[in-house]
Amino acid sequence: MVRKPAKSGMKADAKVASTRKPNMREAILAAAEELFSTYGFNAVSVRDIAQAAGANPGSVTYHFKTKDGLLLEIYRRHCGPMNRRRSELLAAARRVRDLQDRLEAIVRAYVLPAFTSGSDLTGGGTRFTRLRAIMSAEGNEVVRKIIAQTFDDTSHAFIDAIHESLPHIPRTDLVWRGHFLLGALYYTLVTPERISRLSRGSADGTDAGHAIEELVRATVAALQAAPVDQGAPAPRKAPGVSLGRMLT
Amino acid sequence: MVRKPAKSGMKADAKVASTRKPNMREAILAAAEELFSTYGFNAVSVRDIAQAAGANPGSVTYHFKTKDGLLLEIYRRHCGPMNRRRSELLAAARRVRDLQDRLEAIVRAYVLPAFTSGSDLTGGGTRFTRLRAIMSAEGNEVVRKIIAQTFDDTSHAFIDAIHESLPHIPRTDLVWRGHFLLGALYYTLVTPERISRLSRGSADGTDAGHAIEELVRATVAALQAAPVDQGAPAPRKAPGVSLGRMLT
DNA sequence: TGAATATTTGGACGATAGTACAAATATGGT
DNA sequence: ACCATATTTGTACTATCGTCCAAATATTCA
Repeated sequence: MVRKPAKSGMKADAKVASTRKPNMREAILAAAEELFSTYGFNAVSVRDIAQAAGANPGSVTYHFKTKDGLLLEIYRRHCGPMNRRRSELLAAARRVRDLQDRLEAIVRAYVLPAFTSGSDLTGGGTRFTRLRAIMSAEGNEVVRKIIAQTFDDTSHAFIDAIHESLPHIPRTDLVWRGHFLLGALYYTLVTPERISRLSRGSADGTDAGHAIEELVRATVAALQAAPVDQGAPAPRKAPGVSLGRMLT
Repeated sequence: MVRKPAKSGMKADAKVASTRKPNMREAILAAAEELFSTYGFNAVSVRDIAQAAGANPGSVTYHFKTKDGLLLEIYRRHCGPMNRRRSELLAAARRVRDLQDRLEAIVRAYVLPAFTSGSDLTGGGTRFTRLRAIMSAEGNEVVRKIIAQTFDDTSHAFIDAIHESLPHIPRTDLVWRGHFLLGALYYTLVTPERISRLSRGSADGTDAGHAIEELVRATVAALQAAPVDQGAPAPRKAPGVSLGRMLT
């Protein structure tokens, strides 16, 4: 990480300029979370984190042993609350009578905790989700295990709930579409400025509330679409340009 | 990058083991493309690339001057053919009479070139698209300019074409949904094994043909969904769990 | 062929990476 | 106040990074 021209004359820390350092461990965690979720794991050095937290590089080693350990602790910190909140919202959504409303509630229960945090509300949710997005792209090995252990259960629970609302759609299609939802969610958090650019200013990609509504609306419609029956050939007349499966 | 136990005894290259080195520049480009699209830009060193190409690290500097220059050249190599192909398919799609079929053809014209390459067909398309996905997550500065210059025109052309097929949907919603498509596309290429895992083996995330069909089906449905009118409050009765905009 | 050019090689440079460790300092219980 | 413990500091180590460069080698064309 190179950024920051760094005005000379400052005392070399700055940070939030509130109380000095009531808990350095927390400051390091917060700084690491912010930097990792912005520039990725590989692009940020331990020294970058220490400086942003107003700490000494050695302190990072003391509290978290390794850089991987620091990342691991960030995940531990967030996974619990986020999945607990998701379970609560999912349970509430399951109790909705109307089938259409229930489906929407389920999707909302999946999306919402990704934008809001259990503990601190100041963008903590989007920050951690953005981190997860970047980590999945970088293919970090430390994270891959946590993902499979912590998130797959939740994903299965949601897919099952959706399948209950849409019994006529094969589970396979629902897996694909749920996957698309997560991809869309991640991409929106990683490059929100693209929304603003392409809409020529008439939309704000960083508006979490709007993003949620768009995500929910699009996903519910996608989930309800007719399934893609894999075995059978094109059932209707040639759909416009005919370039069906010409690869792999 | 650390990977590879590296069997001792080999001559330190291996590579594809076809003809020796007819064009080292191409070999370096191919190796860089493969490594970048797998591990990301930051995690791969120039030495990694040189070794994978059976070249000397100095050769990389000679041909591409800097590591950024190498990345730039990869983009230059692919952007032209891919966008040309997209334009062709889009033009063909626009000529489809039936409105429903036309919409599907347009979406297909957007998705298909991301999976197939103009020049070499051996996964070249998915490899470059996966690279773009990772680069957008890593927030690489060199790439950001190319994106805005090269891809925004194409994106606008597709959004406009979609808007013609769906005049009653505000452009803003179509921007969001097109954005979701790209995110879903990227995420599918970056973590295809998640599809296989969650579907418990009944689906293969690396099956490009299937992925395209699922993407097209889901996206067409999402595009056709009723717009999210931002100003107005919830039009229907409380949609299940009532947690509308409680953030930002 | 021979000279001009293009490419490859191997080694080196300074910068920065993650981590370790002993000394210095802050903290809390008695 | 004192001591045991927890934390912070400064520094140092080794490894690897991107890039550079002169010498060696391959290629091309008059």
